[in-house]
Amino acid sequence: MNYEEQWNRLNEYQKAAVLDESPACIVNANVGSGKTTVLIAKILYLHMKKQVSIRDMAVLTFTNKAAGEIKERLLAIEPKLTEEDLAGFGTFHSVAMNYLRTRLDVESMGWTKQFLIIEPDEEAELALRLSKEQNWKIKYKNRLKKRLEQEYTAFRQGKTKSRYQDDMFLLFEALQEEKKRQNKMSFSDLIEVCTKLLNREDEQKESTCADDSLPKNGETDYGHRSEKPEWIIVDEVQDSDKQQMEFLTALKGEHTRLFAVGDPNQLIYSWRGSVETMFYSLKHQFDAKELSLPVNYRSSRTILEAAGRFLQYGNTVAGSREEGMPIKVQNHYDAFQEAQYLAQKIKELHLGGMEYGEIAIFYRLQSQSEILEKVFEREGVPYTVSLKKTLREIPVLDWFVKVLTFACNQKDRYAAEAVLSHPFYGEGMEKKRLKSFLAEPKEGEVDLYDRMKGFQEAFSSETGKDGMEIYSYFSLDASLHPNAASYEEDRKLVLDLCKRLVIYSQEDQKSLAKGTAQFLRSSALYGIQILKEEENPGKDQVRLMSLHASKGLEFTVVFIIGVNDGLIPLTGRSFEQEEEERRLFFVGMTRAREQLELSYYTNPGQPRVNGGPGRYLNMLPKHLLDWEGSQAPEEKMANLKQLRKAVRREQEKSGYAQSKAEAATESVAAEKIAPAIAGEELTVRKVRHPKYGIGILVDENEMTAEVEFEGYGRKEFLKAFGEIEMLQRKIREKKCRTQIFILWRHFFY
DNA sequence: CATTCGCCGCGTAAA
DNA sequence: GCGGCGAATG
Repeated sequence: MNYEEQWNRLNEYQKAAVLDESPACIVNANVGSGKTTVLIAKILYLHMKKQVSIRDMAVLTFTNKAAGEIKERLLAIEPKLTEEDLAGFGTFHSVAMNYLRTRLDVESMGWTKQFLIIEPDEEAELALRLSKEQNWKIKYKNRLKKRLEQEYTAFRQGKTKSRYQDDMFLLFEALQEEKKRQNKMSFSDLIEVCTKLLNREDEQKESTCADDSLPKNGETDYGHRSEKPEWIIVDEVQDSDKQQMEFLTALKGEHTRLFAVGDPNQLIYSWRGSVETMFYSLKHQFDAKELSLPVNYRSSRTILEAAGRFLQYGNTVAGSREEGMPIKVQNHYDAFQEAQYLAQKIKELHLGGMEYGEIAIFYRLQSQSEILEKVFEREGVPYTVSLKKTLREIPVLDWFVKVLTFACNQKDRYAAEAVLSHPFYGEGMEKKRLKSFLAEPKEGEVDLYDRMKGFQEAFSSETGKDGMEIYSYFSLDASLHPNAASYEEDRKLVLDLCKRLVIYSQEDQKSLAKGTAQFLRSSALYGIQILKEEENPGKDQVRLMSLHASKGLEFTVVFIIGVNDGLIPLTGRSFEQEEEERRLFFVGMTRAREQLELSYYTNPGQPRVNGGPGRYLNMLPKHLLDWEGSQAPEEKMANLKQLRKAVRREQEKSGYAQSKAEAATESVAAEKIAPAIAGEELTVRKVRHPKYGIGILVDENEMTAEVEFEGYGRKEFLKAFGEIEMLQRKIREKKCRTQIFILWRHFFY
């Protein structure tokens, strides 16, 4: 498709965004409104119609996948573009890296242009080593990686003490020095150093201009000089954190135009640092013009209307499609029963002509995928799980790497201890015996220990075949427990790593002993991406993923499983977290084009998860749902209780004529269902909502209020939102008569 | 060195 | 609402 064709397909909002040339512009892009299309059209427009060089653009994304997509679509139209032309296109990190490697004075900060990247696992390991060398007190070493990430921001901002009262901040300084010595930069170093150097350049330029009164475009050579881009274009801006925001500010020159696209309703990563108010602070900092892309092209009107219940109050998404099918709400006894149901249902869909790749299942926790995987495997439903694990996170490999570490470096007693004392893969020795053994290791006592000691010698000349020889050398079957459930998978993982060792050694023409030692020292170890299942994007497979991972994707049929309180939403500790859960559910629902099915368990079988339909299901408009029995039994009970109260009161006070039969049935029901309410005083609280009008408060707790509105049914609100106004006046019996009839009608409808 | 008490966080994940 | 870690006790 050429540029003109693409242009003609845009709607008026999209065209406005493409044409906008304000100094700063922020586009509020609704879900499914063609955000990426606009971004690409904008780049093409600037390039082809405005003669802006591709090299003068910085196009920033959060993931490599998004960056790749943009580059790919650009190359399809402009195949002549080289990698150098596209140096400004990429993730924040890769663009910062390119600036550091080509245009900035990194030497002044202690690195050289050939710096390498240090990955979080390797950095944590390095930190651990340093803290041992210096005898520093570091708490919670088992979550050191997380601590490094979390507390690094505080360190950069000049804080000097950790909240855990240990030597973390001494360690940070030593770590920075050590990274410079090794000429390595961490992910956050890339952005931090780049930001600092860009800012420093601006200062130098200013002072030079002032001293020599140079004309604005005076050509002066500072040795290192980076021209600011003409345009900065940012994707998914709602996900930026403070550091990325500072980078943006530093990268933006006086005449740089900024174009940022994002959706505040899809903010689901505030827990990893993105600033919740980013969208708005950006608008104010750069005095940005605000545009919007309101029209959703993806989902059916039913899906859109239901999902709309989870938008921040006041936001709306305009649909462009037909009504579509109702949203199915399905109850299952537990996750196992559900997995079997899904396997069956998906097979039926496939028989009906649906590709497996058009179907996705979303869940809140990674652990929920396991049961689906097992059942789908058995039932022959092809699937992929989108889950990348690092080596460290796979227990057997973490343990095996320690085996190799000690095998290559016998001074590392820490590694030997970890290997032998591992609760599952270790030797199962008593603590005392292990200690005395490690103090004076004797040959012939612990076989694995002897094997590790002999590794270097045994493989000093061998180049290796397929990795099996390493596996048998260590007699790993003894450690991996062939009868254990994890055995098959563990064995496969270990053999795979052994094979990589062989390949690595062969490539470097080294013996296995030397190759392994070098492999452990190199960052190759951390570079390995271990996929739980081989990802075959081309293959026709059902996609299983977390709600988070679903962002940015779309499918014809979507199942969101486990809409139970405590799972969706996950019980958070704050209102902000609850809001984020709502947005997460919104993101998940809006991935579906045609069909959406939501499920809940009667018996979730997990602590802190309630059985029965979650409150998010009750927030959905009933007329959009295909819910067996239309209401959950619990809800019927609650309704009935309220009704009993109201009706009884009415009858007593006003002498409302009622048939004896009716009265009899009702009193029986009342005795059975809610004997305690008989003598209760009736008070009805009214509530006002800007959209639904006046309603009756049905139920409330500290956080939420449930309200019944005529014509809309029941809605649940977070009190913290302030969307609903509690009318203080308590209404006595006579006045509430109308409302009682409304309640009555709704219940029997 | 063994026990006990109190605190932290659990889960989601990109570079 | 529990499990793991670390500091404090004898």
